[in-house]
Amino acid sequence: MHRLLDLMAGNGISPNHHTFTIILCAYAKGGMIDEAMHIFHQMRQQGLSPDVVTYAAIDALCKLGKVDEAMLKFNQMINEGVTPNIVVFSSLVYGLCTVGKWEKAEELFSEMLNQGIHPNAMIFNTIMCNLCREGRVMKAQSLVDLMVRVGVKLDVISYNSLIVGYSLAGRMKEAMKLLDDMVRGGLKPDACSYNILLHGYCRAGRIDDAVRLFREMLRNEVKPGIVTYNIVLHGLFQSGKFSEAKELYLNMTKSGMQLDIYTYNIILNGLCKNNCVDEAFRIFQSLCFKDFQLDIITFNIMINVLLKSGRKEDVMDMFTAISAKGLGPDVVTYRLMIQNLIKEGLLEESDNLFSAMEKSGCIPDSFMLNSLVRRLLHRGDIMRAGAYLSKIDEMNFSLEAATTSLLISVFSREEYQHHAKSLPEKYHFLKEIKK
DNA sequence: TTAGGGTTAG
Repeated sequence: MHRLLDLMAGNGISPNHHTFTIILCAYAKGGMIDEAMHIFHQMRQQGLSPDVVTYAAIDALCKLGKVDEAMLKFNQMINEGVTPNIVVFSSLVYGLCTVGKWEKAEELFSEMLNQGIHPNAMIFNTIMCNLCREGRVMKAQSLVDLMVRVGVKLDVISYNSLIVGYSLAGRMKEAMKLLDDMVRGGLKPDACSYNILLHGYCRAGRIDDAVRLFREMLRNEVKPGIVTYNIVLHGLFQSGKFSEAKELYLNMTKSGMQLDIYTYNIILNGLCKNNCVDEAFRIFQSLCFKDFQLDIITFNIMINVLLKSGRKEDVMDMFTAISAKGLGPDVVTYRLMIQNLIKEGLLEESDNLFSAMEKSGCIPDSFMLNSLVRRLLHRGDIMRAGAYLSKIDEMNFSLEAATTSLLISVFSREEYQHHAKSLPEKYHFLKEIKK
């Protein structure tokens, strides 16, 4: 796109405000923030004043999670006397909510109201959706009251956001009631509404209710999509309904439906968990043969089951295949591989793989470090466990309950007393706790 | 000129 500008310059055409805006927005939309900023500065150099539209850059920054930078741009905008509109406020509120800066989001929202900008359903939805995802459904519900007070009508997405909140909290009765409320409010629940509820039932282990709702969805002429089928398929496997799950999978295949990576990961995992490793392996190979774009989750599912069934060579092939497919191992892959090395007693190799992981830029998570500490403590390798414990501290993670109780039992055993002293100081108080 | 909701691995 820069070349386009060069081309114009070469032909003696100077880009106007509109040209710059289109290019900037295209960059911003594609997440190419540096390029967008470059256009932003170029506009200024040419004496064109970036207006509200130009601040699509703010939106791009928010989407990338660079909310502080977005706020700087916002303040700069105010200082230059540009009046922000609801789009800018929405972008910032979205950015602030997603990084958990709730107070700042609330402050900005109030500021918007004070400026006499009337909120729309979308900005409410942005806040409610994030609250619900965080499990703060009651706070989201209080926003519904505010919506009613200021005369903003809830739309399908408002309801769906709330349904997410109640479903996540396992409050399926209230979630289902919202479906009725929608209809009463003159809205038609869409496939997403049903998907959220189906997932809620499956998560709660209520597969029969999920299947019932799925039938109701069909009766109400809401067309299920691949996501719907994936949710139900996963639910059937999770609740141990193996033959029903397989039957559904076969029907999906036969009906010519376009299966996606989720479907395959669900079926591979389902087969693996039900001792059908060979069948899973065959499907995996046929996907590779068809050049279907797999993801790291596919590999993790396969590596996990191959490790459990002791197929070491297949594991190594699988690990190598990850990069051959243009992917990279993630924290789960490394954890599985390292756990296995520890299990085999190949401790130096496990250290090496951990270093390789860090070198590759893959950051260990709390789950990984806790489980490595436990495995090492079980083996009586207190020194190595101590090194990972220090990492947990460095990264400000906490010990899981299982890790703490294992530490207590290590301290209580005579033969480990000496080594236990080498653990980080902050854990020495555990010596006082009796098993 | 811009913006919100649903699925998979440990």
